[in-house]
Amino acid sequence: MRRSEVGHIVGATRTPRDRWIEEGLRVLAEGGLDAVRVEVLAKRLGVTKGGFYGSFADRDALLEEMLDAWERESTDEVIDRIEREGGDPKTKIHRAGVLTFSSDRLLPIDLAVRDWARRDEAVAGRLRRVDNRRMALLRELIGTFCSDPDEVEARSMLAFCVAIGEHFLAADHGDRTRAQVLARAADLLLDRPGADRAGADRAGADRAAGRPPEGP
Amino acid sequence: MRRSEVGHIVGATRTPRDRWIEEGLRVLAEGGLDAVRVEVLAKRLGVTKGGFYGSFADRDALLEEMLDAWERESTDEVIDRIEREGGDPKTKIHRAGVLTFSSDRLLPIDLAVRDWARRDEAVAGRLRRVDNRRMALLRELIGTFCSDPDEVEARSMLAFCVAIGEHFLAADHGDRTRAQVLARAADLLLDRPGADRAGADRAGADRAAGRPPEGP
DNA sequence: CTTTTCGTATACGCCACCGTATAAAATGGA
DNA sequence: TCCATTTTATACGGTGGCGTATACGAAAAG
Repeated sequence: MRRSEVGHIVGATRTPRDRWIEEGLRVLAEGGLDAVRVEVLAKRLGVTKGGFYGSFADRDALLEEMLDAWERESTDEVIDRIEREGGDPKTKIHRAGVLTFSSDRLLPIDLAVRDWARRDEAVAGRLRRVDNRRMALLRELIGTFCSDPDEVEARSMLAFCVAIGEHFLAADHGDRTRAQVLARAADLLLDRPGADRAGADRAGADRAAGRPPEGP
Repeated sequence: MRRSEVGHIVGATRTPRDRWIEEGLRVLAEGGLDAVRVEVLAKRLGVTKGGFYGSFADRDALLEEMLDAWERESTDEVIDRIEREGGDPKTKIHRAGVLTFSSDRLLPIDLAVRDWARRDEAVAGRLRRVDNRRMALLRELIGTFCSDPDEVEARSMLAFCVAIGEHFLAADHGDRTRAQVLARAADLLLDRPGADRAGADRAGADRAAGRPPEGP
């Protein structure tokens, strides 16, 4: 049974570690932690589990590496890219939001990890690292137009909670679409200069609300 | 192996349906959907699964009744009690929040159901009913001090998202405690008269600008 | 063209869980 | 007290998942 990669070296017939991890994250996103079964992944990759235990000690080892990959991908890679591409704080924060929460790939993984973290201390620790980096970014933007540090923290928390909570919330909004409500909420959080008021950048809120520009 | 209930009729030695449902919800709260196993519940109840299938057709029937119980308990019972005990809108909303989201019993069930709903349409439907009733309550309060309906909706959404999202968020807040940040966030959402802004109808502009329905 | 190496297929024992069948209590009533 | 109903314990077959052992086969090395 032959299989060949398209890129790179020709003869590679293996199923490298990365494939297992990648497929593991895909299944985690679709079905949650308990759906990640060695034999399920094997079937989806078109092989049997025979080779799995050559690359991983056991299922837990895979889960660990899945978390490594997720953590790297949702912090370092996002942040590196944001820093590299530059721009003003508002642009950066917007790009971070898009890269993380408008991604069909990262978003469902993120949500699954959050549920996982509620029952696993180690996962909770990783999530805390990731969330802290994201919160730092939010504080940075919001601090540019809001001077009270306590209010910056509160607004950052609200923004983060809505970015996540939105996907766990099932309510309707009458005539309005969810996107409209979110846009208005973003206005409240990001464009209202609190006490000192000012012209406010409206487009920024639109972006932060998660328009789908789907970057390069 | 004898066992007797304290309340009600004396001789009852059974393990009534309610016990299975109750224990099922407890396990759901602790370990998520996949932890709800018939034999696990039996062991926790100190019996074997023998009697289970006299009360329920199968595991799915139990899950269904667990959802019934949860739905009833987190809407009707909460709302009845709130209406019965009266008070001004702000008091009501606060009591609703406490009854639902500060309860060691209901909160973890709620979170587990939310994750469940992401993978089961029927559960998502139930959750929508529940969330819509809760949102209605939020609109009612916020509408008492905020006149712009779009802003009422946005604030309600923010309040709800933070009530849920808070429990999925792992970030720290420096010197501050989570409770302090939440209190400040509640101020922003619920205690700020939203000073009837000159800016007028923002959402109208959004709609005119042609926001895509079904947002990100 | 061998030989080594490595991923893989296959088969195995083990355990957890489902749902069924049946027999042994225990209860409530006659 | 004794019977009928209800509830439970126990045993069973089936499925799916884990991790191991072993043999096959294709690539890369000699």
